[in-house]
Amino acid sequence: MAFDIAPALTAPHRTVPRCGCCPVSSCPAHCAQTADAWQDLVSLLPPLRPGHNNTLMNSGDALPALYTVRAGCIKSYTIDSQGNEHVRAFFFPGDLVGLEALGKTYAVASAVAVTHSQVCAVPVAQLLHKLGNDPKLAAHLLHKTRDALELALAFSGEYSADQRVAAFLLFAHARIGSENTLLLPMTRREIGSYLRLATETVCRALARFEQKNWLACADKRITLLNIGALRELAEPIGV
Amino acid sequence: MAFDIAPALTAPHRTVPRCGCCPVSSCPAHCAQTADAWQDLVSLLPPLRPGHNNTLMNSGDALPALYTVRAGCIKSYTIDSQGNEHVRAFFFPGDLVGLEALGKTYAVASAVAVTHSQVCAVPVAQLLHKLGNDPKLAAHLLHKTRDALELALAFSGEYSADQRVAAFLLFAHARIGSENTLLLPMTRREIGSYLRLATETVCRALARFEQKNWLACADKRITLLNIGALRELAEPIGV
DNA sequence: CGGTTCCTTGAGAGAACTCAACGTCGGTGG
DNA sequence: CCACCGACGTTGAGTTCTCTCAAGGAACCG
Repeated sequence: MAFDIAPALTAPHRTVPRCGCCPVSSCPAHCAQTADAWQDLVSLLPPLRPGHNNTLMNSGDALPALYTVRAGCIKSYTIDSQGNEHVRAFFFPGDLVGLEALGKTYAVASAVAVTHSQVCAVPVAQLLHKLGNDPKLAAHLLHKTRDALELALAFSGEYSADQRVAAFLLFAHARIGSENTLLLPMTRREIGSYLRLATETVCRALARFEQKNWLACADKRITLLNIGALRELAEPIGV
Repeated sequence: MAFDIAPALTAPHRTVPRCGCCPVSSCPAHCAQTADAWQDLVSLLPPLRPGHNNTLMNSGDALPALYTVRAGCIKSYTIDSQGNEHVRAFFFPGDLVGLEALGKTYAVASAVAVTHSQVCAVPVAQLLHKLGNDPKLAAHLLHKTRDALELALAFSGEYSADQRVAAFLLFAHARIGSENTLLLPMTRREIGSYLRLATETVCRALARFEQKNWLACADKRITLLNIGALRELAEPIGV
């Protein structure tokens, strides 16, 4: 990701600029085919700080807008009756947050920033209205939803802890990694929740990989040393 | 499901009739809003027999058509490198098979009938083309995909075997059950594969429910005796 | 600095898995 | 008609993988 969020975070945000020339190449607003449609809909929000004080959407609330991620990382999650958080998805630049609730009355999950993030809001009512006139926009949304479905299905399989963690690393590397390093924005607990593993199990999987010299692990900075081995292990998941 | 598949199965199928008045209420062809669009696209296929000789789609192959289920039950699955089948989804009347590959070059999963089934084919190329002119069709497809995504996310959570099985029973009951009985079309092994549980674990969960008098289990015919208790157990999954 | 959260490692517990055996059912063919 | 076969369902016994509980160190922040 060549885009640097730092200037956006430090700059004052008195006005909310239009988001018509998004620097993130995978962002819909950047796409030549859909840029026109999005330009009228999308508005950049002030930088989003991590933590649950600043939720992007709330399970059960009405969902007035979808959100496109320009920079950073967003997670969506549900809270069960015992108060435990279940991470449902991570969203990286170019992803759309809230698709699983599009067209529903209420959001089915909550969402917050994992790290300092920058998102654009897309009003749902206007989006749904525009859908009718803009075939390319409809196709784009359909593809985004389909991709999310495919990812959810891939990770929902029956795999070992090591396979899950390997697949997650490869997935994150493909989205936000460079060459052979990967700076994980989320905590081990959040990874575990997403992969349905205890925090300690994630740690131990990483420790095993490190012992095999498949990677070097310095807190959240992961250096991938043997991507082939990880890929072979994670092959059944195929992310 | 009031629709009876028997006549369709026994009737000769020399011609491939149009599917303009689908008896399945959740089928787009049945829906007044989208019926016109579907009528031109959809064609009824000959009855589908269970078993892997008669696959509806094949992982890696081109996917020329989507399929709407009129009657019966379809499963989609992947085969890992060790030859193990992983069931990804069950499709009941009204469901669309192949959505997770729509717009992709190749199918990412295979699909076969679980029981004798009746499906309609929807040519992908024509569907995608028509999408541009028909906002309601686009919205309909988007909703179907969104529903599939929501279901996948719900079942992908971190839950106990009993919770999974309870949620699955309620899910199946909502789709193909009557009053308080449920005739499961699939085997315990297929349920286990879908829920990421061993066959024996599914059996034991059912045995535990039976012991608590929550249900009576006669092979594939399940009589639900305490839906409230099952629902309370499965609540976190919320299907 | 204290306090908090996160990461890591060890030890024990428990849930689900594997392996095995057996009964049932439906299809097939002698 | 019945013996045989394979697939399915069920139950028991032992194993294993992951979780829970616990503790200590590191990083971060007010």
